[in-house]
Amino acid sequence: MPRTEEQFREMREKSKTLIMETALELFSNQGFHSTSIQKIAKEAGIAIGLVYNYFKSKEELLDAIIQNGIQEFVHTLHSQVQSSDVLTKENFSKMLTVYFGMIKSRIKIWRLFIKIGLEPGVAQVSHKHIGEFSQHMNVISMRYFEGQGFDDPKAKAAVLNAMLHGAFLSYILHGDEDSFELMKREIIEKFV
Amino acid sequence: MPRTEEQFREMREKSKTLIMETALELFSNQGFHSTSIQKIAKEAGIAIGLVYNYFKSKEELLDAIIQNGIQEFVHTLHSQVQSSDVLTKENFSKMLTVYFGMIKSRIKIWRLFIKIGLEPGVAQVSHKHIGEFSQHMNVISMRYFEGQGFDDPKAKAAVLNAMLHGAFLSYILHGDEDSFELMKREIIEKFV
Amino acid sequence: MPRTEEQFREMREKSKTLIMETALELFSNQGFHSTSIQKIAKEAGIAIGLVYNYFKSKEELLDAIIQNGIQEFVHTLHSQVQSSDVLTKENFSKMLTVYFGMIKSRIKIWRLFIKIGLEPGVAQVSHKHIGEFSQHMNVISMRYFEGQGFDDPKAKAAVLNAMLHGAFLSYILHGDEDSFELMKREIIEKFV
Amino acid sequence: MPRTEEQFREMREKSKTLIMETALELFSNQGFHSTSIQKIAKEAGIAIGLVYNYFKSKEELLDAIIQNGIQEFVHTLHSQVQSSDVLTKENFSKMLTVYFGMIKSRIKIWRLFIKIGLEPGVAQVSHKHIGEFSQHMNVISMRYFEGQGFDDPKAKAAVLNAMLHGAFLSYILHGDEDSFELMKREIIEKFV
DNA sequence: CATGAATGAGGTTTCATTCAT
DNA sequence: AATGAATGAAACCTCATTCAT
Repeated sequence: MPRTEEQFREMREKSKTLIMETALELFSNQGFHSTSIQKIAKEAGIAIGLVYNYFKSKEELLDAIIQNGIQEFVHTLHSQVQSSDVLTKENFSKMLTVYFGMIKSRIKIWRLFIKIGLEPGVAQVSHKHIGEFSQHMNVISMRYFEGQGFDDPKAKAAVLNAMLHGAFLSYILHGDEDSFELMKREIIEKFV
Repeated sequence: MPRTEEQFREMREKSKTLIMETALELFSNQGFHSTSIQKIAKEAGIAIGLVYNYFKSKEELLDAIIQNGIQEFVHTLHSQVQSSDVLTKENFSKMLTVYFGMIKSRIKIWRLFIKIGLEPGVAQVSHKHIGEFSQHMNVISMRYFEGQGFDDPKAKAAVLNAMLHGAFLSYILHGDEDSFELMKREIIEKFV
Repeated sequence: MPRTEEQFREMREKSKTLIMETALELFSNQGFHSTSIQKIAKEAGIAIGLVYNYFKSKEELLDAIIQNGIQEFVHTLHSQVQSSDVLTKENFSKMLTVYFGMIKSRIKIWRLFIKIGLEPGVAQVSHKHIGEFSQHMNVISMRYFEGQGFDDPKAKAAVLNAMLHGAFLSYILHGDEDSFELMKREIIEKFV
Repeated sequence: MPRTEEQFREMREKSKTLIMETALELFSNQGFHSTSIQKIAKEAGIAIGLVYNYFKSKEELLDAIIQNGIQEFVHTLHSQVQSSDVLTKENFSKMLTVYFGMIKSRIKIWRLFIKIGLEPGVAQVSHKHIGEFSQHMNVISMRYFEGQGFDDPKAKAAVLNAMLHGAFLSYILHGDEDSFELMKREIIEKFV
């Protein structure tokens, strides 16, 4: 008797997740180009061919990981923050807190975001997704500053954006949690 | 009539510089792995072999570029700022201004710094140089904050570092000069 | 209530036929190497493993298709033409007509015959079958020419063979039914 | 001192020719798919990578071989036959003789023509070239039949085409030179 | 000093085949 | 009898590096 459809679905889900998690780990640490499919397969304890059962190419694997990361982030943000057209100070503060929390807890995917963001020629689909996502976050900030009556909301958003990038990049480069927390406080204090 | 030693030296210097500049351009735009020696040679209008006359390997070429960039930066800083054990406010302000100016005028090398900084496994020597340089800049800031009697100079230095990274990363990612200038003003105002 | 032996036999027959027909379609159109087992299974709407329940390997599947085609052809010829050691003019004419008719109605298997015939290194068993079959047809022609008192029957058989090949190949390459019919008339007129 | 441009040109020419000839030999005997680049390189006594110095892909190598074959054929035909808008009987007879001679002396490329002609999905560029060439030959025949006042020149051209294909295919499949010569005589007698 | 043809290890990808259910 | 996830050998292709001139 063959396995049931449900059993097959579970097997697929398990393998796909394993591949994506292993690949994220390696892409994030060693970079996309320095990570061979062979390395991924070995690390995951599977055969090379299995990767290609689930992803048409290495680039598509990367893209799936990036998309998944963005989706997870958006989902968490939505579930934690009361979404409204005009963000209140409390909501914005909450949002920034969640944002910092997500970076800390999912540092691997964020390091990957930055890496891909810096390499326009490679993985163009992923690159586009990250760009759109970054754009989206910027728009939210701007709307908040407008709603709160700040002067020159665009400039404020740009500065906020830069400070977030900075906090994040320092954290990634040096892994210094203290300065990360410092920046979080600085940012919330300054903009809320 | 054979060439003089001086003429040979000049030829060497010219070729070496041409290779390094072309490689920097390509490494910075397309990434280290996506840039083949063939591309560099073609772009520079020289033979592949010539690259190996001056650099033992692709990694060594990268390393030479990085070291050269750091040296140039240090040299400019030294020539523009009165070095002293206790930096004055004016000196520090000047230093930050020079720092921002150098990033803007030499964006390619800085993009490369960040890229390599994010990829610990690759180009280990370059990675080490960048780390040491970053460390060095941090020490200067800390000494300044100490000298000026700021409380918690280490934290201040961390925040400054993060803000510099942020200004810089935003500039690289979005090429937004306005927000770059904004951040410069923010930073100088805040720390001087 | 368990299935009867007869029911099982029918299921097997049905699956086997489905696989062979789907494979013939794809082998004939896209070539043996360009047709993967995955494609065949997908096209037939069955699981990959099922193919291997009936055929030990891809080559054996091809071989079964070829043998089946030859058998079908021989069987039709026998059932339509009065077999006798000395073929009459009428019988030979009938045979050629049937021959042309079979090519037209089963073009897929004939295209496959030609393709395999041209590739000695691959599918050696199939290749051998086709060779023997071709030989067999040649012997029949020769015997006919001998029986009819033609001079140099071997040469005549060779020319007939070439003309048949030509009519057939043109039909396959250009799908031109008109010239196919023309050649049929030419051949029958010339040799009967 | 580097080699002169002329020396380099010769080296390239030699290698390219060697690769194309070796590949033709193998493609023609074993088929395109059954011939790996590794086999070609080994047979030619060169490294795999060298093939890719001259041809972007395996398909492009095939295409170059096909185009080269067609060109050579057209060139020989032109150089041997007085070209004119209305072909005389003598010219046409000469053309057919040259045609048969070329097939015999360059059987490898012709076997390849037929193989590729039968496989529409693969090597589409080559396939197109062969189709156009075949078309071109057909047009020449038709014009001849028109010029000579034959009735139904299109049908005549189709039959001639089929007979040529047949002579050729038999020769390739069975290597029987005698029947090839027979067909040549038959065809010239019938159409001239 | 300078050239670029040649090398081959190592990467990505395909696909015939197996096997647990 | 039937399923399809998993395997891994072998294909195609890239590119850092060498070397004869």
